[in-house]
Parts: sequence; C-alpha cells; structure tokens
Amino acid sequence: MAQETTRDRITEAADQLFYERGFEAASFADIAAAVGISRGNFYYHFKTKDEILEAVIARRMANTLAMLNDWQVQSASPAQRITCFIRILIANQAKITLYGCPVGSLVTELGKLNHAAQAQAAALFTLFQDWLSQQFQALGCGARSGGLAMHLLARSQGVATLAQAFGDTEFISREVALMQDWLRDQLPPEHPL
Amino acid sequence: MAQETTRDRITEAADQLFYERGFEAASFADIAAAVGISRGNFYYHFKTKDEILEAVIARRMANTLAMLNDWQVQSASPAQRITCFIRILIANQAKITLYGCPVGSLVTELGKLNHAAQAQAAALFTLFQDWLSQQFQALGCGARSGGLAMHLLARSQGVATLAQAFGDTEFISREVALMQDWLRDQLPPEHPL
DNA sequence: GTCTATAAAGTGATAGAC
DNA sequence: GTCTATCACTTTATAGAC
Repeated sequence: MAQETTRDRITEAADQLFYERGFEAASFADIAAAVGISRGNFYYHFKTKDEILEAVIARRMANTLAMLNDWQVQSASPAQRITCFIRILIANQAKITLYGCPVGSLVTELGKLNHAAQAQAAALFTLFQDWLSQQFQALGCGARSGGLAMHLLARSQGVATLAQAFGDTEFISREVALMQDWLRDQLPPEHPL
Repeated sequence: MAQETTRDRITEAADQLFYERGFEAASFADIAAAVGISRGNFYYHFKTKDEILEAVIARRMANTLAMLNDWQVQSASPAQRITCFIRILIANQAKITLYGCPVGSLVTELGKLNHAAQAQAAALFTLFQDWLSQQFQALGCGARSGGLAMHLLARSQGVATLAQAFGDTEFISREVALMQDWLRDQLPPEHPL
C-alpha cells in the first residue's frame, strides 16, 4: 500500500464533511481546516468543488465494492449475505441517527441542486441493487430478484430517514428485525437461513 | 376567506422553493424573484431566513392537518384512510420523482445543518404518525399501532428517496401495491377492506 | 507542494427615501 | 408597504511568492 497523499487526505475529509453537513454546506474552508492545509493549497490538488465531489463519489464506489466483495467471500450463503446488508443499519446506527444515509442524503441533495453528478451518486445505489439482486437470483427468486433488491434498498432508506428525524436507534432495531422476518419469508424451501 | 397578503405569498413561494432546491440553496433573491418583489421589501415581512422557515413549517402543518381531516371525514373505514395515505405517493409522483419527499428531505437537511428548527420539521412526521396510529388503533391493532404507523411512514420515505434517485415512477406503483398488500395482512378478520 | 493575498460574485441583512 | 442603495461577510477560485 502506497503512502497516503495529500489528495487522499482531502478526499477523505471531504467525504466525511459532505456526509455530516451536506455537499453545499461543507465549504473549502471547512475541508481545508479538517485536513490542516490552507485554502490556497487546495487548488493545487482540485481545480473545482465538483472535482472533489467526483473524487468523493469514486472513493465511495471503491469502498462499497470492497465491502460487497468482503460479504461475498466471508458469508456462506446468499441469505447470510443479504443479512449483512440489512445489518449495516445496526453497525452504523450512531452515524445514521445523526446524519441519515450517506448515499440517500447525497443523491437527494444533488437532485435538488440539478447537479450533473447526481447520476454518478445514484450509481452507488445501483451497486447495492445489482449485488442484492444477484443474491436473490442465487436464492432462486428469478425475475423477482431485481424488485426484491429495490424493495430492500427502499426499506433501509426509509429507516435511515426516520431514525435521523427522531434520533431513534430503537426504531432501527425494530425495523431490522422486521426486514429479517421479511427475508425469511422470501426464501424458497430449498434455501433456509 | 381574507385576501392573500404579501406575507402569505412569500411563505407560499418559499415553501415551494425550499422543496425544489433545498432550504440553504433557495436564496432570498430566488424567493423575491418568484414573488415579484424586491429583496429589500422582504425584510418588512420577515426579519430573518429562519423566520421564513418557521412560517413555511407552520404552513405545512396547517395544510397537513387539513388533509388528514379531509381523509378522516371522507373515508368510511380506518383501512380506507390508511389507503389514502399510501396513495399520496401516487398522487404526488411527478414531484416526488423530481424532489423526493418534502418532509423527509427538509428534516434531513436541517439535521445536517444542526438547525434548531429540525425538531419543528420532524413534528410534521409526528402528525402523520399519530393519525396513522389512530387508524390502526381503530382497526384493533392495540399496542402495535404506533409501530405499524412508523413502519408505514418509513416505507413511504424509502420509496420517495429511491424514486427520486432513479427518476422512476414505475417503482412507486409497484411499492404502493406492496404496501396495500401489507395493509391487508394487518387487518383483523372483523375489519376487512 | 505549500503559503499569503486577493479577486469576483453571491449571501443574509440594514438604512432610508418615497 | 415597497423601493434602491449599501454593508459586512462568506463563497469559490486565482496569482504569485517561497
């Protein structure tokens, strides 16, 4: 692994600040302060704010792919892999309660701003959707797989939104249990949990 | 009904722009242009941007209460009333596909901004939650009513988020059908649809 | 590769004429 | 009640010294 460049440190700080404060609200000054460099130095690494956003989305894509591959390798069955997805809500409950879903909130904001990068950000959803769809396929759900994947994605989005609105981690636990019940109901007899 | 005041026209335009562009991104200049008055005149009616936000939230509270009362009066059964709620997704599908849910996106943004009005905005969710909870109570769902109401609220939030992300109205239709199936499953035998 | 200084435009907000 | 003019500040972005 190569040494972490200043560019990487900027991207990392921007990733976090875009999540915590939103894309527009997070200013260059905020990011520069977080990294510990001057605003001027900034433009040596990124020419525009949109370039930083692009780098942040690319970083998230890479991190998401790595996570999905981890789940793919470390889980024994498709049903267990889907359970990994459902349980991110638990693993990240503290941050979700404060800031919502990093993907959902970014895509929503970019949509309202009519920002060209909205489609790239939405591709993060597609990453999850395709992967989940593959798992449902492996379970034998056939043509229903894509719809089941979108359904689960929507469920977790809604949970994140309401958990943030009310600052309620208990709600996350209850809904995660419901999603696991739902998953059990989708399993064909030949693929129990 | 009294004549519409300039203050009302400002609140109405701000309501729409906060929805379409977001609270921070919608500037005084934008709102003033939409109403057709000068920026200076603005401050005769509202001293700060937070005051406009307060007025917008109050407006939405009043409109929501009126809508819930309408459903209460015009529907014959609790199950039909819950169906009214589910079907807002269909009624507003064009705007939802472009801008997401007006309540969810506002609450998420205000949370990220650490804005004091986040709690007031979240009270819009509580309005729906209490009303839905009453309907489930009337159906005989007892202690489960509050949880069922939150569950349905989360489902519709998730659908709005993904529909905006992908610009997909078809997805709304499919998920609305699933929600109606779900509702049917919650109904006790003595309260069919 | 990092800094200071600064430009150019937009923001919320104010003062005062009419 | 509405306007114009303006302030103080922040934003993204640039220029040039080191």
